[in-house]
Amino acid sequence: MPEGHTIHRLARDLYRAFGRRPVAASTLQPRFDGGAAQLDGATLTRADAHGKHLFLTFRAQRPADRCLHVHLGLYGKFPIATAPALEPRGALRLRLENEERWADLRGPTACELVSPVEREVILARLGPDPLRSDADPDRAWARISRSKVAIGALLMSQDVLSGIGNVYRAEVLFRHAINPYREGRLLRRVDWDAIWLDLCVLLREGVRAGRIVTTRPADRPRGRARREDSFYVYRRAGEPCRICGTEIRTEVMIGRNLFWCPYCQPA
DNA sequence: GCTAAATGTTGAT
DNA sequence: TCAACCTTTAGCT
Repeated sequence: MPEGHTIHRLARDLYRAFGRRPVAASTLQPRFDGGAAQLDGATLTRADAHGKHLFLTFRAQRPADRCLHVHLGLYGKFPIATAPALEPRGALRLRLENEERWADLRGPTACELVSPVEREVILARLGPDPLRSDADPDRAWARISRSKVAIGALLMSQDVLSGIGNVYRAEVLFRHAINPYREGRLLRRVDWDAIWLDLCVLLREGVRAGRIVTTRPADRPRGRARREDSFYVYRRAGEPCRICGTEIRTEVMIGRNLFWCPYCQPA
């Protein structure tokens, strides 16, 4: 289940597994029959991620290059495995396969072939992505610094900045002692600069590790690393804050469960 | 075995 | 604000 780091890692891994040579494509879902047929036998020439959106560019024999747009949504998966492939089964949206590897896409919000123009329309909606070298954090600041919307909601808005989801939103606000309900326009520039820099570091570490870890080593219990020690506040409602011991609070903000420490992140 | 919730987005009300 | 999309898993019985 994906925030931006998952998609960037997926783009990298798909290109390593399938890039630069023909790939077999198939589906068990009639709605994607046409799409899979167009990709079958094509060569993957590019895989890139913008926020939570994945674009796979294929060079086909005819009539022109095809671009596959994938968004995993909340529970989409696209795991890559080593041959031999298992029998295709269930709600399989797309299988990519070559001699060595196979990957099954299941449960995505989006899986569609798009034209260059359609791709640009999608990209135009997205704010800067901390994982991209071409990202301009000033674009996000221009929106945030004028907004009466809570920073906890702004961080989740993919048109303000892209790639951040519910875990990174909660965790980065904790790391900077920012109350999630503070209006964007009341944020200080130095706070935004620090948040952006931190997101760049955290997301890059997420790509490397393949999972989200936001706690500093000194703030984790000693001993063997456990998944539940990876976060300061996410999904820790009612548990004691790792820094001050205050009970972590939770409330729904823009339809998602928000978590924060009322002492470390005062209003 | 069943239910609810989950790192997300869109479109209708 | 809510349902829908669609799959997996954690936490119950």
